[in-house]
This record gives sequence, structure tokens and C-alpha cells, in this order.
Amino acid sequence: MSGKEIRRSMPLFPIGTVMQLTDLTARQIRYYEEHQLISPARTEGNRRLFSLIDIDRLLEIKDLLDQGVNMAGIKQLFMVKEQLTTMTEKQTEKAKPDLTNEQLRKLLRNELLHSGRLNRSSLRQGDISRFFH
Amino acid sequence: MSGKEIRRSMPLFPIGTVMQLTDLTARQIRYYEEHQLISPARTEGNRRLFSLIDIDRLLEIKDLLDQGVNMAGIKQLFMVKEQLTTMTEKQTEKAKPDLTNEQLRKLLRNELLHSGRLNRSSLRQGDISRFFH
DNA sequence: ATCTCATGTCAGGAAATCTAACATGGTTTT
DNA sequence: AAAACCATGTTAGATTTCCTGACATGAGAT
Repeated sequence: MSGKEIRRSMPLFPIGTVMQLTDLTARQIRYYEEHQLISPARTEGNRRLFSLIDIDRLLEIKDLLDQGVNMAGIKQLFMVKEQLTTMTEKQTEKAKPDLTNEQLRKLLRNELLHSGRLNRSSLRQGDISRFFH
Repeated sequence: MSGKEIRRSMPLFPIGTVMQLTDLTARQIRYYEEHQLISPARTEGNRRLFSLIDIDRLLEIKDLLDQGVNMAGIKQLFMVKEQLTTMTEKQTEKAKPDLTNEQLRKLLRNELLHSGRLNRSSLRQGDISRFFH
């Protein structure tokens, strides 16, 4: 994991700040956590602490909800996207040509298995980090 | 003010987070505020909220204290530095040659007026923003 | 007409922070 | 050496923020 990623995953923000930054209510944020769309860290005293990555993700959730995707759909999307990034990374360190096809197939199979009608999602990069230079 | 500066001056962090980030106690942070070395924003409920700039400044204060500079000295240093930046900015938008000398004189006069023995300060750029890409 | 889903709202409790005051151990100053 | 000063520790009581859990609600799906 790069230094940059470490920094972006550092839990820094209390829920109040995140509410302002994302324009979501506490209820919404907790609800998304309940449905495992985010997993903010906790302080010793059990308060949520959010990272930049968490905040990006919340913005993405907001976007997808606006587009009519429901919790389950968003969850699937995130899983697929994560797999995709994981594979892209692996691919970066190996040869491209045939792995690509394998991976594509895997991806498609995955989508088909679990109600695979999610692909018209935006895949927009929520990006709160523009808040920092 | 550039967008970047706006972002860096956005009040986001509660004192607990700042304590961890700077390795200062709450007492220390409040004491520095009492002496007007920082002016964190406040929530509606009067809780302090710190910006990246505040945090940078706290790290700088820590450095200077380690080097034996006291509150008053740090305060002077910050004033001089601010004047310097202000002038540098003004200078950027105007001609350089003769203004530079005028400004230098101003700076020196300022230093001489108020116990001008502060110049061996580090002028180190405290930089918490390395925490963000 | 009922059910589900995302969200609002409220209550009671716990954690984090606030201010103010007094304590303390090094440095200066007298 | 005694007194004063400075940066920080510590404690107390009050206030704010956040927590979980429960119930309420309105728009869509069934």
C-alpha cells in the first residue's frame, strides 16, 4: 500500500464533520454502515472516525442512490469494483494479454450470478480529496 | 485566495484528532490559542474545529518551543512571517526591483522595533498536508 | 391494501470537549 | 535564596456531540 493510500485511509473525521462535507444526515451515514457499505474506524469510546476514503465512498453512495440504485445494488457494485481494482493491480505486475480475458470472464460471471443488471452505474469517482491540495 | 488555500483553511478536525496528529496535549493546544498563536474555528456548541493550516501552525509552534523560543517570540515570528508572505504576494503582482528594497527595509525596521533578535528561527515549513496526497 | 425501503425522530446514556481554578517544576529576576 | 514567571499537568462541573435502539412515515413495489 502506498503512502498516499495510507494517508487517505487514516481515520480523522467525526461524524459531524462528515455530515457537513457530504450533506448526509447521521441517520443516513449510520444506515449505510449498517448495510456494510462503509466501515469507519472507532475511537476507544466507540465514536465513528471517518477517513477520506470513507467520505469518497459516501459521496459515491449518494450518487448511486440518486440514480435509483438500492443498498443491495450498491453493495454488489462495490464488490465488483473492488475485485476489478485488485485484478488491475495484479495485472500490473504480470503479463496482460490472456489474463485480461480471464478476468473479464470472471467479472461477467460474477455479475450474471448476482442479478447482473448493475452495469449502467456511473462508476463516478467520488473524490473528497479535492478538498486537500 | 486560491482554492487550495480555502481547502487548507477549512475547519474539519476536533481537538482529539489534532492531539494525535501533533502529539500535543489538549492543554497545550488551548494554551497556544490563549496566547493567540492559533485561532481555530468553533462549532455552534463552542467546540474547537481545526484546519490543516492550524495543524501546520501547531507543528511549527512545537518546533520553535523545542528550540527555546517562548510564546512572545513565536507570536512575533508569526507576525513577521505573515507580513513577509503578504508582501511577497503583493510583489508578485507588481514590479520587483525597487519594491524589494522598500520591503526589506520595512521588514528590518519591524524587527528592530520589537526586540529584533528572532531571526535565528527555523522558518521550517510545518506541513501536515503530507497526510493528504 | 400491504410490504419494503430509506429516512426522520425521540429517548436515555456515554464520550469528548469546554472553562476555570489550582498545582508544579524549571528559569529568571530581584 | 526567595519570589515571580512560564509552560504544562490535573481536577471538577457543565455542555455538546455521538451512540444505540425503538418507533414513525411516506413513496414505491407487490
